[in-house]
Amino acid sequence: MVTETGQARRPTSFDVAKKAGVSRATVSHILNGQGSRFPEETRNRVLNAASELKYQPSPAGRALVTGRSDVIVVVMPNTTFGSNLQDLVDEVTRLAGLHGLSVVVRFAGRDPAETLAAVMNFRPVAVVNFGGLSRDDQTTLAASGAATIPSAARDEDASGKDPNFLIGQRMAEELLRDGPRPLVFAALLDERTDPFGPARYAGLKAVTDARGLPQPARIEVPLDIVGATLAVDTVSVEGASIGVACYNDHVAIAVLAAGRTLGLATPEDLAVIGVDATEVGQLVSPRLTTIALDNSVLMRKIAADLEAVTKHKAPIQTQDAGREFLTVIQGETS
Amino acid sequence: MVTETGQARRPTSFDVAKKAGVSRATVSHILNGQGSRFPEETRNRVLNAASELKYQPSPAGRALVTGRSDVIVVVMPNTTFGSNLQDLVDEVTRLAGLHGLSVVVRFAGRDPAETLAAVMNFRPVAVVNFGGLSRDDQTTLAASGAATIPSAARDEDASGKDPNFLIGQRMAEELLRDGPRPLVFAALLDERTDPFGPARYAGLKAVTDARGLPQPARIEVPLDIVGATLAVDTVSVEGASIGVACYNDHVAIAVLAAGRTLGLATPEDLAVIGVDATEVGQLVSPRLTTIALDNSVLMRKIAADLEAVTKHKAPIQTQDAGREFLTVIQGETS
DNA sequence: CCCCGAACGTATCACGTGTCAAAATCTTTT
DNA sequence: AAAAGATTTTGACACGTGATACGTTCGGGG
Repeated sequence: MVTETGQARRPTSFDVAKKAGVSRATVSHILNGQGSRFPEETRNRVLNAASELKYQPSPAGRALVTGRSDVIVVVMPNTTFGSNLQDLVDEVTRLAGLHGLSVVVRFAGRDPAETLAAVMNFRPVAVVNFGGLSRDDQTTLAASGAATIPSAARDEDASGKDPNFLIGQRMAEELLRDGPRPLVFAALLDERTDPFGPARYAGLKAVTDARGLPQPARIEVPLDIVGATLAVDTVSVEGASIGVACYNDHVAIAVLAAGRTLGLATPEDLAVIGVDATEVGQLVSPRLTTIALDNSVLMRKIAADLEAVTKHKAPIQTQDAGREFLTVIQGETS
Repeated sequence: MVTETGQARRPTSFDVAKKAGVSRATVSHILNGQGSRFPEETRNRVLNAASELKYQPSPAGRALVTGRSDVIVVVMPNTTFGSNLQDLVDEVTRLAGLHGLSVVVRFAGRDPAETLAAVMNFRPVAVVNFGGLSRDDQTTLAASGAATIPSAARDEDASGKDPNFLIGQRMAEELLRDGPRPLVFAALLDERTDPFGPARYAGLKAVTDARGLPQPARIEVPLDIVGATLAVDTVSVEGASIGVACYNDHVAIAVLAAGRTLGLATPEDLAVIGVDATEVGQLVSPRLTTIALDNSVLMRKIAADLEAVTKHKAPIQTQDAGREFLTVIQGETS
């Protein structure tokens, strides 16, 4: 029953076995690392046959028998996707490739349950969570056999602090550098759909509390001039100066635009700080003061976790304990 | 051989069959639309059993037997990923969900062959190409049974023109609105890795040719102030005015920043136009003149193609023939 | 009464793989 | 030379599904 029409059938492990003159089981063993038990001569025969046939194991076949697909799902918040996260994804893809894994990117949609279901449907070997999966989701995932990476970096780093809390703290310190002033937290979105906002706000608040200042206000700043102006107008006080800690650089740019419209001088009346150190933020005038996040630390953590997961070992303790993962880029807006 | 430890086994179609008191084959038939042959009573019994057990067919099992996974791969250029594309991906995800398909996002990496291999490895039912897959890649994909979507929108729309060519034309027309001036095309990247650049440049050139102007220069503008200034300095002429058509809004912002550094007045000495109508572009000062792309047209095309693919019918001819898919947003930079 | 077709349901194969237990072969020891 | 051990190889099963082709039942027409 040969199908004359249509695309050529991909070679299977059976084809490799036939060409190498061994059984399919032998091929499978050798191609999956258990090959040390075989004499070099046999191993080479199989390896050569496989590469000559350009044999690629069927993902479906593997997934069916192992109950797990060779896939890593990267879950991203559907908030602005800066080049920051882009680079991170590229790097994860590269790393995963080293372990023979494919990477799938999934944006966390409006419905968290749907996102979780979609992720679980892939039966991934691991899930890289850049935001969008709650802690509950992670335990559900763990129960289904998929490790969440970075193992806890989004919740607490080596020093036991949530990185986003630290970001909030640093933003507050920077905004209060030249003396006390009321602080405002400028979010982009509804709090429920913002994975990082609450922790950052907490960081801000920790600083104002410590210094006996009133607790920061919170506004939602849409990325258009009219909406942003309205939002900023809510918190700007006649003749007084305020410091606005923004969700990211884009929000900061919106706040600055609003300030221009409202005739506020920067940084005197309106000090602004962003997060992400976007390229655009350094190209606008005035140049943005912003927080640069050191992805390399996070990336090393991810790499280590990934290594651990694929090797079925416990996550390695990273050595980045005291390392600063965030830097203030001093612009002209604070 | 019951595994006491570990997660609960997911229900299989066999479990559904048992609960409904029928055979597994019946379940398969009814759950795959071939159920019209069965009396309503049986059908309901199976359907209820399936929903009570929260039965989800195993993707691996399906993929193995059908030779195709219920997946749509969205290939994105690894250039800046604006909210533009983000929305598009969200919409594709929603649409695919309606057909019971999952969406996988893949960024086109440095190595096109590797990207293609990764995409083919998923054996997707269709591939949505937002840039990064060459025409050759598409035919390879087609040979493997995966349709490329939008079927030809990236190459020619209903009027037979490449959209990117049209974008180039419009940019030129806008920049030459107030009289002739030398034009420059500001790319972000190396031309080989830029999926849209060449066609846009061709659009520019078509206009300058038609008007008897010198052909546009081409510069690569990195997104930092020093690099951008160097690049712009290359093409700025003492006392004369130039018009710069940019790859996207971010590049336009970089060109503007360079112009400020070089002491060029905008739009008199340096007119700039971007593409994408980014939110940030409308928040900076001066407000960017830019080209807004109407995703709804592209999206309808994708939706139609998707429908066609899942229904195994030929792509429907969309009715958007004469519709403008791009709009100039008049800012303060041209 | 017999046969037939329609209606309904199911046994069975095929997909490609990983792995266990057992078989086959080779090597060493008694 | 036979037994015991070590090394190398393989047969066979399981994974969960879609679909083809085949059975079974039942009512009715010849």
